Amino acid sequence: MAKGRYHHGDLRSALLDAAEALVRERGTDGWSLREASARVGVSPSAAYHHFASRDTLVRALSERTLAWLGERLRQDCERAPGQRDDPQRRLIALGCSYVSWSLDDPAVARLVLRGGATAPDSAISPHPHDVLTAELDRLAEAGGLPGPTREGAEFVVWAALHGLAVLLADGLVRFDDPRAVDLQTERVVRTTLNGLAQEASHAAGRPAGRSAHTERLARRSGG
Amino acid sequence: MAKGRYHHGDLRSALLDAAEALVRERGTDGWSLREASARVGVSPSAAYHHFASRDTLVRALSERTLAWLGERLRQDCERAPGQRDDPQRRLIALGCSYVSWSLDDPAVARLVLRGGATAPDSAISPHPHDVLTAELDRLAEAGGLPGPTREGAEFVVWAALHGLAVLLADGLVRFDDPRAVDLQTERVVRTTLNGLAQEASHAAGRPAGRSAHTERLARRSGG
DNA sequence: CTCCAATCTGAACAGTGTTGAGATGCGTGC
DNA sequence: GCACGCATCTCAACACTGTTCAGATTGGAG
Repeated sequence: MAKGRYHHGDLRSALLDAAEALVRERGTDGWSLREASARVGVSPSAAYHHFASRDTLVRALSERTLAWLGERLRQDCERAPGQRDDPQRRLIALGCSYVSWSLDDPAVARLVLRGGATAPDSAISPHPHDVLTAELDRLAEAGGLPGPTREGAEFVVWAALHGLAVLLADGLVRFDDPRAVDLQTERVVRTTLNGLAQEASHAAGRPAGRSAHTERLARRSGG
Repeated sequence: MAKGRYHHGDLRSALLDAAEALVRERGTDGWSLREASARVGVSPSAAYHHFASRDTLVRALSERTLAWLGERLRQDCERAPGQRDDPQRRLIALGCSYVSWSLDDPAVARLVLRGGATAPDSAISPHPHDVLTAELDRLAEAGGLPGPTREGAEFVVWAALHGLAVLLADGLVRFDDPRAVDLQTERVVRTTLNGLAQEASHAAGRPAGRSAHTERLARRSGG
C-alpha cells in the first residue's frame, strides 16, 4: 500500500514494523536504519521526521512491544488452566506466558528486556510489571502471602522470571522439549511463592553480618 | 611501556584492557575498535592479527571477565560471614558477590551477561555457573536439598540471581541504600532455597493442565 | 484556488568494521 | 655476528553506517 506516493500515510508505524521484522531476521543489532527505511520504500532521512535517532526508534519499538506483552500476560492470566480464581495458578500462567514469549521471539525479547524502554515515565499500558504486581496483590488478599511478606515480593518473583526469560532469550540455557520450559517455569514460580510464604515462620533470624560487597563498600568509604 | 616500538609486546591483552576501559567510560556499545586501537597507540588493522573481528574481541573480553568473576565468587564463598561451613551462608555470599558485581560494574556486566561468551566449549575456568553448582552440591550433601530436589536446582537459583543481576545492571531496578542490595539478594537466595527445600512435601501435586504456551504449541503443530 | 506546514528527497559529512599489499624488526639458524 | 623468515604492524582503500540540511513535493485549511 502507498507504493509510489510521496507521502506515506503512516510512516511511523511502518518503520516500527520494518524494524521489528529486521530484528527477527537479522538479530537484535544486525540491521540499520537505512535498511528499515529502504524496506518501507523511503529515503533514510525520512525516518528522522518521526524519530530523533535510531535509538529512539528502538526505544519506541520496545515500548510498543512491552505494552503488547502486558496485554498478553493479562489475558493469559485469565485463561489459566484449572480453577480460574486460584491466584497461584494465575501467577504460573503469567510466568509461562512471559518466559515462552522470550523463547519464541528471542531477538525481539533481547531488544526489549535489555531495558531502556522501561524508563520511569513512558506510558506503557499495561506494563508487564504492573500486571505481575496486581496478581501478587490478588494472591496476598487470598492469604497466600502472610504478614509482611507481601512487601517487595515483586522483586523476588520478577527477578526469578526475568532471569529465566533472559537466560532463554540469550541462549545461555536450552531445553530440548518445549514442555520442559513450561515445567521449569512452573517450578520457578512455585518455588519462589512457597519460599515467600514460608518466610514468616523463619523470620526470627535477622540477616547477620555484612556480605563481602558491603565490606568492600565500607572499606572504600572508610566505614 | 612499549611507546614508539613497532612491535607492541602484548597487544592482545592491551587491546582487551583498552576495550574494558572504554566499556566503562562510554557504555557497553559506545566505543569502536578503532578507538581501542588508537588508545593502545596502534593502527586499526593491527587488531585483526589478534582478533578475527570486533565481535571476537568482545567475546574474548567477556570470557576473561567471566573467568575473573568465577574466581571472585569462589573466594567470596570462603569469606562468607558467620560459620564458614554453613552452605546456605556460602550461597548467600555467592549471590551477593554476583549481584554486587553487576551493580558496581554495570557496563561490563551488561556486556558479559548478554551472553555469547558462555559458549559450550570456551575454557572459562572457573565458570561462575560451575561455582554455583558446586555450592549447591555442598548444600545437598548437608541435607539442605532433600530427595530429588537437587536435580535442576541450579536453574532455579541461577535464574533468580541472574535476573536480579540483570535488572540492576540494566537499571530497571534501583536501590537508594547500597545495603538494600545485599538484603534483597539475601532474601532472593533464602526464598529460593527455602522454596526448594519445601518442594518435597508439596511434591504430591503434579503439574496439572497445559499452560497457554503449551496450548499455542499444540495448536500450531495440530496436537 | 492559494498558500502553509508537514512530509519526504538528495547529497553530503564524519566515522565505522574490514581487507589486502607492503613496511618493519624480533628471534632463530648458521 | 649476521642474514633471513615470519609474525607483527602500517597505510590506503572499500562499502556501509547514523545524521544533517537545503530544497522538492504535497494534503488540507482558508
